[in-house]
Amino acid sequence: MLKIYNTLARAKQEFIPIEPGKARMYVCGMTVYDFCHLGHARVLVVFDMIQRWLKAEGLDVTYVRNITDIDDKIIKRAAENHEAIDILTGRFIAAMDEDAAKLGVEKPDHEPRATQYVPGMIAMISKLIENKLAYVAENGDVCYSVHDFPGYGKLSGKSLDDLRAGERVDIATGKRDPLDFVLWKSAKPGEPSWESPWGPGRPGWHIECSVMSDALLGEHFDIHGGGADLQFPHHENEIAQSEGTHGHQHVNYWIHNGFVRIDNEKMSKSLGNFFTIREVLQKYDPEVVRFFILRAHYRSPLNYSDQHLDDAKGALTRLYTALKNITPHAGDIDWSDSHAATFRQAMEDDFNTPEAMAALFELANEANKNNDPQRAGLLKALGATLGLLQRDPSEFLQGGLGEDTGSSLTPEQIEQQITARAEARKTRNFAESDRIRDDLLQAGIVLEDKPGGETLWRRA
RNA sequence: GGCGGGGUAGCAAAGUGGUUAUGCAGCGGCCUGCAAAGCCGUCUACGCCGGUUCGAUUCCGACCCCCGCCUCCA
Repeated sequence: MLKIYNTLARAKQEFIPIEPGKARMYVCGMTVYDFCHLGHARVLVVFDMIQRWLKAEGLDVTYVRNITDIDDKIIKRAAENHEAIDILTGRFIAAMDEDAAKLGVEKPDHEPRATQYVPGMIAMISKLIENKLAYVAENGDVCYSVHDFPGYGKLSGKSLDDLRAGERVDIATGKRDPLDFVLWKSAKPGEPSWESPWGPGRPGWHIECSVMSDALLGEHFDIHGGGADLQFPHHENEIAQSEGTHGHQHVNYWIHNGFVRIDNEKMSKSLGNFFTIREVLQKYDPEVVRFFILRAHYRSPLNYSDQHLDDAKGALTRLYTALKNITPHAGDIDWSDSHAATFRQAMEDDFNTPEAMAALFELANEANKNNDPQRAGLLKALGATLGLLQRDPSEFLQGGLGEDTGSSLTPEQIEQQITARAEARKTRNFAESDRIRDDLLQAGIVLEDKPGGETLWRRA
């Protein structure tokens, strides 16, 4: 039985699909005006893991991850760069795709872009006005009237009174209530705009998700995900829009992942304390980064540092070493195996990847102990459900430096040294053979002599 | 201020009302020419103070500290 922590209920709940055997999931993706950072990497990897596990549970999954390709920051950045908006967004969408692919993230079934759904947004806003939940403000913006939607605050656990108490300085914009949010923003001269019943303008941020999820998953679907910072106001507003339009439940399960932190602080654009995915991939193998993310529970904070990445690398090396030493037997997962059962139980308990991984290490231990290809095969097959351990072990072990391998020895040079060392060992010239081994170690190469006389190597 | 999450061994990270989490690091041993890898064994825990209980890191209460949301943010 799969249980999911539902933000809406503030509790773990059994997952019961709306349509038996199917799962429809929508995740808030990126606003594409810059490279993705590690926080984005976490969203990409976590929901990829969830999507994979839903499939492993036998569900027919439809996964939608949107792209926000119009908003204030994009307009600003394009102006700074003196480039067209679609050129800018096209560039960063391509970069995101590249980063995601390296992290082993499967393509979602749909990646809708906000600009492709403007007519639908206009239709929904019209409906909200008709339903007396939205109004045209004096400045021409269309705003959502928050206090007219009875359930406002149910996702984030906030009441309108609480929100008012903590209200920031009101920048008068013609809103009837400072808490009201913009559905349609009237265009200033020179800004990109679409024609609408309220004059030229562009959509507010929240409306796109209501409209695109409607179009691709229907008015009522199973799972909606995103970073914890989207809980309020973005997801709260999305509920107000969708339920205000349709008059019934929008989403059954809301899933929010925790933040990536640096020095115990949230990694974010505004704090400027972020690392882009590509920066990190200069130093670390992408699978190490994926492993690092999945090593913590998706709702826990995840502290980033080189030391933690080194640690993750060491752990992943252990698993790959087992797969290198014992050729894994290929086959389907035998869920009756005790380790597989433990793994599954962990995954079914709100996607508890750290506990599931513990089962992987126990499996590696037993495979090593008994030289057991069956166990090694199970290890690899379970790894696949997390998007891990599918490479040739030697490729991982010998390439584990990330992309920045410019200054290190080539495999040919290493093999040459190994041959020279083998000669020395043949004549029992251990001083010379140890010198070669020490030199290689200095260069970050670890040697491993096998019983038959063969010598293997890996990068430290 | 309002609401929410958390404090677990050297580091990271799960979990549990009583029995080894797990990984890295350390220590002892086996193996090895010596190493490496692997295997076996082993040391460092549950923020503080009370309460409930035969027994609490785990439940309850107070306290201290950290983090997040309340504004764009994954």
